[in-house]
Amino acid sequence: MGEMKNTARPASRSDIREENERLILDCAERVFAERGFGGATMQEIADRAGLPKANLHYYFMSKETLYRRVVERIFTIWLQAAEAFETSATPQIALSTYIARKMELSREYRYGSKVWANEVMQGAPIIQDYLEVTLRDWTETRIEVIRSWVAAGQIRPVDPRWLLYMIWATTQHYADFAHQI
Amino acid sequence: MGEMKNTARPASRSDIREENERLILDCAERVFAERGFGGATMQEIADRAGLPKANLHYYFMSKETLYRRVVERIFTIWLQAAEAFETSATPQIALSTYIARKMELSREYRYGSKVWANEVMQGAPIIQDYLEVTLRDWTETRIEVIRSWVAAGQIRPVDPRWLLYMIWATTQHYADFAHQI
DNA sequence: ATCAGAGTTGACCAAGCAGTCAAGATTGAT
DNA sequence: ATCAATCTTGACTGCTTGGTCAACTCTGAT
Repeated sequence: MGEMKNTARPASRSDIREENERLILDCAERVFAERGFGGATMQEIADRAGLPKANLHYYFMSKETLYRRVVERIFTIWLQAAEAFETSATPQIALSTYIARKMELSREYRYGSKVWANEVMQGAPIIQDYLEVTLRDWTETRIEVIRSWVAAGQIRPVDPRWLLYMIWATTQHYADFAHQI
Repeated sequence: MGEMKNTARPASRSDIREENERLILDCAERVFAERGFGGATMQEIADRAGLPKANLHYYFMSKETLYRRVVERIFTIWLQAAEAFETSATPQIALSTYIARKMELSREYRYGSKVWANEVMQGAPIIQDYLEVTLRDWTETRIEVIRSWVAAGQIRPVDPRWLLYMIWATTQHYADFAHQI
């Protein structure tokens, strides 16, 4: 009933997959955030999406696959915030826009942020491999930029790694501990 | 074999309970930290303690009971770090000793710290009630102290709540993200 | 020596879990 | 109209889980 000018309609056949995957990912993100990987159940995710459980397994092979997709999604959004490092003229601008953007994202993708923080806190037991490649490359690039700033005398000499973690930790908290703060 | 001058021996009958409870709590703390509440299993805790699972249930009624005891234990240790607020002469000393002590504890009780952070991050689903009484009282007292400092012109005027959370968040991170940092 | 109460434990159970499957519904292309 | 591919779903399975229980051992007091 009422399928006319509504925003989200069935859409052309090929879109149905994309649409359902997004719905499932959204719900999964919330459930994983609230219950952790071990505590989350496929049934609860299915219920929240209003789909039968078997349907989840049609789109995602396993619980772990679904979890990985959730983490990878939030992670790529994360990375986009780091573009400031390349596009900014000065370190001051780069850092402040990066921090601002990241905090914005932490609020916007509150649940994803939780899932991510959780995973990292427990030593990234599930996405270890993914991290070791992608994150290391990313970090190395960033470190090079910071190092060049130091060399050019644009900022005080600090351990680039330390600076990055410091920024990351601070911004992260605004999202993670929202409940308390 | 070899039960003589070893450090930890069976001990007098009444100590056996205390000793086993501590052993179980220690192991539970690690497992809960590594797997989360949902992901942890009584079996793994039992294995790590070298006891049959049924024995855990002799000392702790349920998984939830055990979890609560773990959280409450780390929490009371946490609170002790805050004594600095009462015993210190000036705000500067109070804050710096508090921070120092808390970071020390974060390192010492690394696993408990993780469990605690996890619980809080997920909105304290299990220990809500406990928090609402104990933590609120604690926070209120601390806020009063900070407020009196502001009134006496000893520190710049800040929202006491904000200052507390800021300190808490910062120290917390050193423990939580040890894996990355 | 004996005995009550604390501590120990293997075997067991019902519930809930991730994952499977085969039968059916829907749809776009012909 | 028909047909193949995509999508949907209730019913199922094998396994793991938290929790129970009754039989057992151990120990300190009498």
